[in-house]
Amino acid sequence: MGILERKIRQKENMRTNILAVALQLVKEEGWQSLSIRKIADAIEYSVPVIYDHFENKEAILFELSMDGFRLLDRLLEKDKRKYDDPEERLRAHAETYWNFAFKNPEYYQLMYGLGMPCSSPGKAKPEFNSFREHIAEAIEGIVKDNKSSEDETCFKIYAFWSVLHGLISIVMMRCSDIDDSQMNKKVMDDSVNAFIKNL
Amino acid sequence: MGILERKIRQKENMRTNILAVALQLVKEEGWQSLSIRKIADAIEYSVPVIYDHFENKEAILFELSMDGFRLLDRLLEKDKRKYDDPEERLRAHAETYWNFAFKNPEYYQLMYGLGMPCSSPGKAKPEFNSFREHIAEAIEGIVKDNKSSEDETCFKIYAFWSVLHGLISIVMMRCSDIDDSQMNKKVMDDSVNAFIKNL
DNA sequence: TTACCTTTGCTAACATCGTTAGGTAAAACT
DNA sequence: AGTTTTACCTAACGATGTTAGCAAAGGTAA
Repeated sequence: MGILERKIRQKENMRTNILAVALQLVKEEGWQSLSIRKIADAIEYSVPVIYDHFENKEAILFELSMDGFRLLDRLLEKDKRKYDDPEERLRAHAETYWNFAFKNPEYYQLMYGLGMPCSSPGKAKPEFNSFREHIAEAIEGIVKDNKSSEDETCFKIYAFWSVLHGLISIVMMRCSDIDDSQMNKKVMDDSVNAFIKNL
Repeated sequence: MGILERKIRQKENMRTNILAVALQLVKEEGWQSLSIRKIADAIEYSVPVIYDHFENKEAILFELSMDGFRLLDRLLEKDKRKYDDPEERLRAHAETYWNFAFKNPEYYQLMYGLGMPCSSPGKAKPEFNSFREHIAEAIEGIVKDNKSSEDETCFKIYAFWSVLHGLISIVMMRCSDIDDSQMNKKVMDDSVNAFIKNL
């Protein structure tokens, strides 16, 4: 229906349009039911034009996940500018990560492969470790007075990330029987507190 | 008399055969490439007979995940019989959970939805919370002398589970840059130690 | 103008998927 | 015997990701 009308409304960057539409569809119906044909329908072009801009469906998901990493990274950078004290900054990072996950569950699931195509096990994502690097900086700042070995510090970084990611996963997949999101956040806060106290 | 029983047995055999073959295929080629037709091929029957035993593909995956939960549960029960001291038992549970995940990654991924079809988001699986209940028992045993509130205890249970699940996820998805599985396990041990010390 | 060539977008197909309708022939029952 | 029930199959439907091949449009050069 839209093919003729479309020619009047001009194109503008088709690539970003495809991504925007794909994200929209994912938000509406979940990434599981995202299909090339639906995207084509939504941008009012035929199917093959999508393959002029993306190698395949996985490339679209990949690009979307990169957008997610970039968005998260921007938020973490803001924390960094706001807080000088490493402990405060670490707390802020945790909060930011948590909020990001629940305000953008589609992104989070795509980024960390929580219930989707096996697109995520991507080694070639540099942004992948952005969060780890941010908390690493903060943790090293807290810990630098102690005489922690390099390994110990590295371990702590993963441990911290794990608590957050694990809790988010469990809550997101409704494994938790705690319905109250306030409560869930409190579990997170408690864990962060215990972690910091133990540094 | 025996005829009817034989028929039931045969039907049961077919069902378990389908599940066994499905699991085998999953181990060989991963979740993403499991298909009804491949299963039919492997059991040397035509496609529709599978639908005589399972409502749909998701039901097969669901049943497989239940097998996973049952297997894990058996291992945790063994821990329970072996260790009376709640702290020792909690450590054993953590080790068991960790080993289960890496010895049966297909099961773990299916059970906790780590990179697959969105089949997992808990559909009234009673076995789903088996692990939580086991560690709950141990943690309550450790904590019962303290004057911890019920909420606090509940939080700690989720926190403990989160560390484990989060770390397993991160390692399984290769987000971690630690290659050495010994090292990864040490992160887990450290986290468990820190957690128990803080109880 | 005419002849070419590149771009742009389409239709139509291929192979695979989950799923189901409908048929056949043997087995079981009466 | 005749009737029903079981066991199983072929063939299809609709949806998927992906690609081959064509047609028109626009620019360039003679």
